[in-house]
Amino acid sequence: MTSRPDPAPAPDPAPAPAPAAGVRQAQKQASRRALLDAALGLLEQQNLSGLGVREVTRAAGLSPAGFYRHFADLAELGVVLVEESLANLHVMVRAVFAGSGEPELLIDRSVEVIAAHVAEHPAYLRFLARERHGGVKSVRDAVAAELARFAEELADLLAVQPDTAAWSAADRRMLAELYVDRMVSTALALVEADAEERAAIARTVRTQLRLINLGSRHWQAS
Amino acid sequence: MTSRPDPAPAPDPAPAPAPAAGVRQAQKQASRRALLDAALGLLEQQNLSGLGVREVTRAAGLSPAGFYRHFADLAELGVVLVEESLANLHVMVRAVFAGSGEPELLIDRSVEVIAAHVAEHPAYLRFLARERHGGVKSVRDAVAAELARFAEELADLLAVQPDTAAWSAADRRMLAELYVDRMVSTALALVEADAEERAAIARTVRTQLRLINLGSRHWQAS
DNA sequence: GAGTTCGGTGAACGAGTGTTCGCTGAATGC
DNA sequence: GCATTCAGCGAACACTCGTTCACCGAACTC
Repeated sequence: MTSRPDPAPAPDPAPAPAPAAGVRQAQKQASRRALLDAALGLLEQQNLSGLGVREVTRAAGLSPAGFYRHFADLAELGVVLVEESLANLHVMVRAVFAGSGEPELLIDRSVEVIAAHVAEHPAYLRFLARERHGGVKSVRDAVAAELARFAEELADLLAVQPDTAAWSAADRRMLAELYVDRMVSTALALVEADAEERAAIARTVRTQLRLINLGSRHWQAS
Repeated sequence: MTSRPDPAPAPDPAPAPAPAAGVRQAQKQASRRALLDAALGLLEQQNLSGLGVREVTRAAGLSPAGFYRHFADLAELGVVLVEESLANLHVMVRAVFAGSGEPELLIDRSVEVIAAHVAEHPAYLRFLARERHGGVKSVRDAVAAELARFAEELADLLAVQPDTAAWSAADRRMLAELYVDRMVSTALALVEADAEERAAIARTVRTQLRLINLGSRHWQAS
């Protein structure tokens, strides 16, 4: 309890989606959340493969044995964290594209949304950065799958965008992967930068995205 | 010894640079290499923060205490591995740009060189992927510093490239970072892909780099 | 109200850990 | 030849670790 710097401000405070009836269930969910939050906090300065069951239960205020009532593995817990980490991103990207279709505006808003997300959920993003190529295969695969879904979603959105509507599906997918990759890299760079570096990173990525957009406008003409 | 899948084909076989006179020195260097190679092998399936001193010395055929004759920390060993990992890349990028200046050709050759490098030194690249955002700060910083040097080098090369010679230094740096990031991501994707996926990844990245190049050709015109 | 379910506990298991210590013996400097 | 250096060793210290076990007691079912 003394080792946790952050009181784990339950990042998804909504108790609505699956409160499930029963005091029993609620208490179990609370313990589960405590484990997840404790792990997330510890993972800010550590790898998943360096994390220990005892360490997590200690931070969560459970006994070591209690862990196994919720997860078989730390890897299993890790996969859940991956899903939580990226769940919000999907609704965010849709929100960005919901407005106007001006590419320049889209770019600015995308960067703003990413910066805000990084500022709000740094722990989740740090975790993703660490485990995207980390030592636990199942977690790595979960991240890859989630990012692929993300690229797919963006490719679908590009299909209704004037500049890219006429492209082949493969080319749209290629462009979507380019954008996703740039944004992921940006998020990861932002998360371990201090305040002044962040402004520079945001400026750079805006320019880079504009350059990519410029390239895609001249694509078919080549 | 039984747990090492790879007999660690000393990636830098040159005994010339610093053989230093003396049997003593040579034996010490051999042990040091054994430690580095053993660690690199173990890190193919593990994080640096999950690695143990005893584990490394066991794989290297030393006693645990022997480790401390060479490194104070596993982190220190990790930093050395980072430097070795990226040392070759610098000479490679110069080799690519030494030839003709045709952008399309440069792109094709860059992708080829990366693919070849990944095929030849997968362990080093896997290690870089893991530790670029891993749990050990000193190693993370070493990777970041090395990649920054890399971007700087590329920016210098862009200064003598016809399309970008007239750009501002900041814009060239921006473009260099975009290229470096794309290539790093590609290398990391290649390293955990199987043979058929690799062809697809190479094709995609070629297209993406062409699109970026197209954008940079129209940049000043915007 | 009686009986069942089940999340959480504390103790215990064997195994593995980082690091330090004094020692050895071959390579060195003279 | 002799004294010195020092890479490597085995043993030991004092941990931490993952996982299992029987058990408790509050929440549930009926």
